[in-house]
Amino acid sequence: MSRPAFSVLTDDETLFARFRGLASDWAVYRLGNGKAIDELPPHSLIVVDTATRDLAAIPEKIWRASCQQHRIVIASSQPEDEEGLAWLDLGATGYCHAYAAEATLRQVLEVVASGELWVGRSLMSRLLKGIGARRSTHARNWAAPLTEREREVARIAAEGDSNLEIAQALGITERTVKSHLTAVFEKLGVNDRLQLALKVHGIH
Amino acid sequence: MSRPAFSVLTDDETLFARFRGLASDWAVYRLGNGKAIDELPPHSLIVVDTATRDLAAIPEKIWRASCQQHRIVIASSQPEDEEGLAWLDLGATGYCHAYAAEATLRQVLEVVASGELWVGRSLMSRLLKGIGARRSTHARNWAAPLTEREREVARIAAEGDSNLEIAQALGITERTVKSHLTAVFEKLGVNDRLQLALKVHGIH
DNA sequence: ATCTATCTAGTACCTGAGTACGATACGGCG
DNA sequence: CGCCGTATCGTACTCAGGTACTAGATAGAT
Repeated sequence: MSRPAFSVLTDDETLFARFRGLASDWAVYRLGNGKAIDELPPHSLIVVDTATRDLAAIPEKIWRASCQQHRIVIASSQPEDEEGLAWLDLGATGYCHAYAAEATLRQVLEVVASGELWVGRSLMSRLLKGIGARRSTHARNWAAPLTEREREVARIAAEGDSNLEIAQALGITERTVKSHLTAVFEKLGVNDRLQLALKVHGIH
Repeated sequence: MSRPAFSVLTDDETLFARFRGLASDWAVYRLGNGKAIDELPPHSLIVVDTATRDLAAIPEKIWRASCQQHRIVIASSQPEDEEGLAWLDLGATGYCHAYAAEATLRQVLEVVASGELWVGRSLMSRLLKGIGARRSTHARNWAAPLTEREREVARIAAEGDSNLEIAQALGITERTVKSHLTAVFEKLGVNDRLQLALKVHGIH
């Protein structure tokens, strides 16, 4: 697998050595002391130690921009859900304990490098508690009265595709798509594809 | 690393072979056809294919119990955020695309086996949006290039109302509503009110 | 063997949505 | 003052979306 550039922003020599050790097949750079984030090639993988001095001085705007351009993992020596939320909301791709087990950290890097987000168990269940509860029952029910084919059509329609696009995607006629959608509207008690979309996405 | 027992519940031979292939150093079992979940040793790692027949027949209570006892990864051939939320809320430890790249699936298994939760990017950002909605930039950014009146019209249209309903709600003509919407579509780069709704509600 | 559900599709029709190409009015600004 | 952005509305057109009515094929169930 080709590795992206990997950098660490920290004041802590021990921590830096740690990351360099567990990412031995990466090219690891040390940030700070002149070497700035905006000098890095785009799509870099960056670990940021929250204990770094003057971190708070960096304005939010810079963070958002950097998070767009790179994959930033926040490593905190005292992880806390609220702090993690704030970082992830800012666009960070990961939030973990800076002194987690090496195997875990390596996993974090692998996952993040592959384009996914990494969120620890504690924070994760926190997220689920917040949003999942209210929506879950309703969420699995919208498709309940539908047949398998109707579900497929409904899903695609709810993404904003036209009847013709759905037809081509499923290899059937536009007319057949209309048939299925009419059945879907009837069964779900909606009038058109927009209301269908709102229902599918759990908004109404 | 010691591997937990690993089982797959699916009707699909191809899918089973796939999982067995990518977990060659695990002992992989095939569920269904008599072999039931409750016969497995505790703390097993189980992948459940949502396309499995009669899956909907299994009551919610059984799922919750199984999720407590084991680590259950839901593999959907048509992943959908709402469905994923429902499963995770039920206690599943992972939700992924059944036909994702092998490297990804292997990663999923590694992460889950190590005790963490695995949630895909799309679902993850959805979760974050739910929590950080009030502070989310995206949530208020869609309206940035619009005038005040256009914002109003767009908001109502995104709720599923017709042009006539919008007109009556705002005390203007249907024609005027169309004017505003045309401007909105142009500014936001969408083709119709459905795509507008998806953008407004932060789905696309 | 019959019945039912599902998926498929044809023709015809109506309407809302979106666009094209205008117009009028009002307020701020150089 | 003229210029420009904003809000309002008119007519007319095209077209995708949705409906009505129909019907063949297949598979499963009783």
